Amino acid sequence: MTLKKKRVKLEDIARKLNISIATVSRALDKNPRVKLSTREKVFKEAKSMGYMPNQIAKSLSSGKTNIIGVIIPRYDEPFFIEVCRGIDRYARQHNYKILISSSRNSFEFERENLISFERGLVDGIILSPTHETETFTHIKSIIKKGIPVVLFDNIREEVSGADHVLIEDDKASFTAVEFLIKKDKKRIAFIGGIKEKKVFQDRYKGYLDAMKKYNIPVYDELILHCDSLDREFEDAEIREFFNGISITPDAIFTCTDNYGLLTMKTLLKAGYKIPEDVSVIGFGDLGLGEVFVPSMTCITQPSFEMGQKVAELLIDQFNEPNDVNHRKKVVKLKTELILREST
Amino acid sequence: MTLKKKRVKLEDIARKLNISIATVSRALDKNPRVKLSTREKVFKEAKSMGYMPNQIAKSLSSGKTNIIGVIIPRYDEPFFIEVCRGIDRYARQHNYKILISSSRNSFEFERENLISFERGLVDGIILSPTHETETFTHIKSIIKKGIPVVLFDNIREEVSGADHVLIEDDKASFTAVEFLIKKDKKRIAFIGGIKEKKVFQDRYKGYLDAMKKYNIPVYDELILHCDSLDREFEDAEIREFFNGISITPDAIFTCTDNYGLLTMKTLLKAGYKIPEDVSVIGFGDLGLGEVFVPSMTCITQPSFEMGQKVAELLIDQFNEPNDVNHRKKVVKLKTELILREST
DNA sequence: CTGTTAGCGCTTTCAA
DNA sequence: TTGAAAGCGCTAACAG
Repeated sequence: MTLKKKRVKLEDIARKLNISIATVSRALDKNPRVKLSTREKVFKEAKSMGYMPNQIAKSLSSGKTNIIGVIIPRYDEPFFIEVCRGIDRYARQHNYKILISSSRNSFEFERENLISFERGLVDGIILSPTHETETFTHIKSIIKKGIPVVLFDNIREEVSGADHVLIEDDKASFTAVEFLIKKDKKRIAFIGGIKEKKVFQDRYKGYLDAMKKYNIPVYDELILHCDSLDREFEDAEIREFFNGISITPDAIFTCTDNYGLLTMKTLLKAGYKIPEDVSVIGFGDLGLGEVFVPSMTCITQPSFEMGQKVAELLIDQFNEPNDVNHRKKVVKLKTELILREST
Repeated sequence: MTLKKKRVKLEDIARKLNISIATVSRALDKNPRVKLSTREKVFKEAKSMGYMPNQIAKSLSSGKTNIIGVIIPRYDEPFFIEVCRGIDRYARQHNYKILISSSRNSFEFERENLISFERGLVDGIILSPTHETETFTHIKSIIKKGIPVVLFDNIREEVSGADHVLIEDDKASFTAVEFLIKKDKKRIAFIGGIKEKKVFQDRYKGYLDAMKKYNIPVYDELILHCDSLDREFEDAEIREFFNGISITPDAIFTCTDNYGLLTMKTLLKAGYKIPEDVSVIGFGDLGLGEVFVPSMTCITQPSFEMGQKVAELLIDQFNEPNDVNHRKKVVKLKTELILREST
């Protein structure tokens, strides 16, 4: 029968070795002020007793948890997962763990998550605002308390005191649309996401800019801003869109991979040939576009790198003098247009 | 200029109100032993001073962190993300947070992660073993220390003291293959994953069982166990497989969605018609199969529910008397065959 | 080089 | 109904 044994703690080692707790602590820290022979004794004993430091006690007394809180709008979006992977990779290399929360596309949840992180569990926070997030007082209040914050992706407003990482959304879509125009496309449709999101606004802007620059007529009918926040409704929304238009586009620029794929699916089922009848471009390049037949031309987004960059900025803040108020770095990452079969 | 103000703590409230820390603590806990008027005073003051409880201090003194550690083999696998979503959902409803680590398909990382969780940061652990995991002493040792553990998905061996959640892998693939057989398919290929993984062994078994039951010849040539642990190599592996076979299959059962999609892609590019020339079935049903043209027939796996179940079992353990040794629940979740265009 | 001691912020007996 | 005080396990300043 196994009794749930009490955990071994510093005190146990100290008593066993007839030395003080402080010495044990220092020895395990490899503090040079401890005699080597003592250190060795301590390590040996610690090992043989199965000592495991108590992270919580450490955190309480040191004031550091070595945990980074991450708040993303949703889990089931490969982009966010990739960013989290990047964060995690960089964080681990610097001895941090990450605690991920989803705000489920809701401003209220975002606030709640932030508040729960304010309870001292994390050393700093990485956040990607939801489309609902219009005010930033919740974030500013966190910053004012001296908790480092880095924002990424969907940034509507500069938040003084927080670093930002984003991609060049407008330029990326400009490039994509310009490419279509140079392929002599004349009726270029645009399928974007929910209007409230800054990233989608920027991608729309890039589209309009390109159309304007080359004097291509923009047909309102060929513009769709999807409202769906849930994958399962996107399909229907896109199908309806194509049902409702009277002009047949010869190219379609879409603002996510999923929109692009659903567009291709709808068109293929309707009997169109891609790219012969119509070209399609997606945005994100998170795996699926390459598998689809035909494979999809895409804007690539350096998602993993974005995560790494975000983590780097945060960890830098940890080590900075706390000039809490005037710090503010904005990093814009480059994108690329990957040509595949759909154009 | 904003000085990084010190956090408000119980003591501050107590002093302000001229009462003891204990009373403040109890009041905030809504302990009925505190006079209502006192409680109200305390709440009011706490709010006005912007008090936030310190989670770390709470944890140290209560011995509970309300954090669940989750270890998965990889992040970039929709199945695991779905499970994590399920865990997260259930956990949050019960006031737990989750801390996710990836073992990156490595036994060593799995062990390291486990050890780091042993440092008191989490109240319990949920783990899905890697394909490399052959011995379970690292897990058993955790259990022996009294830390609740629940395993899911890829379980090779019953670990005494840990609950298990899995799906009926063999039955699922049996059903799928049987379905193909009843559609009069004679040359049914099998594309599985890395042989070391129990789930793939079971899916292979289901295939063999069905073939045997109906006396369908099994051609070794039509069997592939993919080795790739990384998405980017799977494509090449599957293409090579089809290049190398001399018998043309009339149906293909694959053990993941991705294998299924890559198979369809390869076949379509080679000029085959699906399902006229050949049927394809995938496994997992995590979104993409529905978008592909033709849409893919799949085994559905209740991933989200699996996560919820796993979390439920763990949280149940928290509340159980600690008969550490003899607990062991095994839950097997049902699957379903979803018919789509590829068969 | 080592020990003593005072916290870290909160919970929880025990006493009043 | 409230308070005093011990303690959760560890760190770090100070003393020796």
